[in-house]
Amino acid sequence: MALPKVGSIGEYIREQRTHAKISLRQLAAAAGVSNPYLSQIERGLRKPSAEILNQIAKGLHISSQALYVQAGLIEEREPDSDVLTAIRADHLITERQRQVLIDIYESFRKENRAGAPDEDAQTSQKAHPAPEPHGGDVVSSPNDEVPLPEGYLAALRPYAAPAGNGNVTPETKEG
Amino acid sequence: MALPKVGSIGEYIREQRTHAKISLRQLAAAAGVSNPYLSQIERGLRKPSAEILNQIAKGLHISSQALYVQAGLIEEREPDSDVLTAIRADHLITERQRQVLIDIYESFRKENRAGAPDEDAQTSQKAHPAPEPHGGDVVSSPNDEVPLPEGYLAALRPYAAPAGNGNVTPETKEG
DNA sequence: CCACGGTGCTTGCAATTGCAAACGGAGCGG
DNA sequence: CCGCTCCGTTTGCAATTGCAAGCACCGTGG
Repeated sequence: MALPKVGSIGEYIREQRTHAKISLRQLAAAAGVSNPYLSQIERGLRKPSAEILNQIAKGLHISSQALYVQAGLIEEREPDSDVLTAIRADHLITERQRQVLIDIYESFRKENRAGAPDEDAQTSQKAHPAPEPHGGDVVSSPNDEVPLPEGYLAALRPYAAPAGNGNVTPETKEG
Repeated sequence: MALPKVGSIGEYIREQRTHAKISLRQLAAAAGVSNPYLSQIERGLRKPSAEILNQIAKGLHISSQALYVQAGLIEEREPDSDVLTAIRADHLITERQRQVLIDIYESFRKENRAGAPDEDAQTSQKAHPAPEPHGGDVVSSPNDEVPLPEGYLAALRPYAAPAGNGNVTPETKEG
């Protein structure tokens, strides 16, 4: 197995590195690995251990999990959104509340898709700075400037918690 | 580095294995690794690569990330709630929408704390080892049976989605 | 022209991973 | 008692990781 399909991870690292405008040696130093080894990793000649992978991620200032996913070491979570899986996994809210959150989130997503089909928006926001070739900044949908008064939760109250004690106002804390 | 602090991960694996009532050889076969190697891993004599770790996780039917965390390869997320971190990390929604989701989620949490310290609703969902010393059990909250018509989102729309297309149909429930 | 610092890549080599084979015990049936 | 099967462990060994040293190349400037 001298030629595993780890090319993907190598390409990804190189991509991130050149994207961050740092040299191979710089990243190697930042990650605490040797330059030649990093070179081999980037060209898919070596399969780095998780420890090395973790250090490289740190050196690149990206999430370790992103690298693990690229390396095929962990299954990619729902490409749709981590938010949904997190909500589904949460056990601190009731099933009903869970459903509310999921529906709201999905409505937001749908809303954004309809408003701005440029579903990218993913470029920055993560750790890597990413100087985009296409100068288009994050194209904000027009409804991003919505006033959004703090009463939006009150509107939700009669539906979410009609049972006597269900007070959802974030201001009135009588607890 | 013949004796790194990987004892933790080894102990963890052995704990999980014995807890699952399977023999070392069985797990080795299920994970696709050799029995002696697994033995050495469990006793901290060897530091398994991420690939092996991943297969062991599969064999144990636990999340790979749980093992990576134990191995110190990734940092543990907020124990409080993955939902908040996931929402904050999401880049497919606008900042405003993010804030709405966070507020709603927190209001749910507060609501639950005030009404009843319910924290079950969802048994297992994560491979959660850690036999809890405090046996605090569960109590269903009364407001869990709330009707919650599907119009709850419409109330939110004038604030969150004034852009004409607020099409919110909760039919898409695959959870 | 040739030294100097920069880039990435190739070459041996120590150390490690990961495995096949073999080892000592424990339990069961003949 | 002996054979059989299971358990976890120990022992060499091929293959691999990861590195120090050195290579070829490029741009600058003394």
